[in-house]
Amino acid sequence: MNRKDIPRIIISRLPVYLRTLQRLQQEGRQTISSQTLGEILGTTAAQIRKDISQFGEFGKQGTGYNIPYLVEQLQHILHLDDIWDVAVVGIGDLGHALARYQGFVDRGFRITALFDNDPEKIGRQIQGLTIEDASLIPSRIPELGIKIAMLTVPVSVAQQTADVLVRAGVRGILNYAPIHLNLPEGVCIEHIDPAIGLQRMTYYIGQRKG
Amino acid sequence: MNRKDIPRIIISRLPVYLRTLQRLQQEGRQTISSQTLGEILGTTAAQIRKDISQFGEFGKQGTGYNIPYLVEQLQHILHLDDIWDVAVVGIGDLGHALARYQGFVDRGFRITALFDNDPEKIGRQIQGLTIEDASLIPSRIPELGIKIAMLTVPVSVAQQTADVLVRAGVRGILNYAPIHLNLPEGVCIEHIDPAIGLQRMTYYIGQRKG
DNA sequence: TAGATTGTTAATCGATTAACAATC
DNA sequence: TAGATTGTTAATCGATTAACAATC
Repeated sequence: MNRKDIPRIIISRLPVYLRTLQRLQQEGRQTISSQTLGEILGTTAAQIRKDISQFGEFGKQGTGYNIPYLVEQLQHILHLDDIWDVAVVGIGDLGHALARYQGFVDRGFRITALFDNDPEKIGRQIQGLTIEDASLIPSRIPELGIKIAMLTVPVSVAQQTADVLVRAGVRGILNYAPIHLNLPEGVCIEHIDPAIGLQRMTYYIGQRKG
Repeated sequence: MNRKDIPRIIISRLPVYLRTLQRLQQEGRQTISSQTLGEILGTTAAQIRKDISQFGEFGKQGTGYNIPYLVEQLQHILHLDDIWDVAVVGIGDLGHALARYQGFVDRGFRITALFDNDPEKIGRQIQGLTIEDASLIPSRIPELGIKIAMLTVPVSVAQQTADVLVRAGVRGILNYAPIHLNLPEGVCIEHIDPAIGLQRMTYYIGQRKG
């Protein structure tokens, strides 16, 4: 099971499956077929089976997939067995909202460090966590063993801040700054930009009238 | 130029091109080749040329693309000639942060309505905009001619709120609730979920040691 | 002109889908 | 057993890439 062999697009769908399966599990459901899961997710049964089968035989003919078991397997595949520590860098409105968000723990993440360079903000607390000076990133990130950061700084300093984070040992960055970051190979990057999402829709919605 | 003919994946890349071109334009740059743009974006020159050529001949052999002209063309293709009015539904921390965010106007959007169902929040102001009762969505959305909404409500009410929005005339929803929404054909939907982004990276980062 | 770069074609590569034997 | 559903194969479909004539 060489991880290199599995297409990136399949990996990108696994968290979506996991999210839905966890919800179904919380609702007390025990099993689900690829057919039904496909209907819930707006995708095809064949694709779900193909995706899951890359990692083993987790289903059972006639009954489908056992939900708690598949959740466990997906969590293991995605390395979510343990909770990951995450830093938030840039405590503006958005960084603040992320720091206060309660929904990460159930998904495998815990925010354990906050950084900003504004003296007004440094030392303040959010959810019991103290905002630290961004200049301490090079020492604090390795100290805390943090491998993942959410980047919510202005565009003007996003690339350089990302570089600092990578040098400090960060291996994955969830980038909220509306700019493409160029990072060394081996560093994972995901971009979140609401305006991009909106612009992907306006093409189809059309101008005023559609 | 039947819009149906253009692959969705190409459309999804145009806003990313536009974002970078607008930044280069602000920096005063006049022209760019597909080669250079590809390097900035971490993609290939061939793909950029192929994508752009779906809509016309916007480049010039020997010199590349005129940036202001290409920006204008992309804006037109994506129906960003005029500013779109957008509603934010659910004014928690995240909705609040979106309402205060200054970066939308330059990208073609303006937040013109805020909704929540919490009596504590209704009537309060953010950036000069009053939070309105969510029960008024069916009348206010058509009144204001709003076609796009950002949905930042809890998972438990996300689907039903989306249904209400669609019935009120919304044609595109940027969904921040961590659940897949099932909507009628013709309604655009984009999902933003930071935990999904993080989980797409942990597969590659590996457990503790990589 | 010489060099650079586009738009496009054809070839390659990769992803999705349909179908079905296996089997719970 | 009969019905349901998986995992997988082969066929189809679609996207990316390489290459180059056209041309600025």
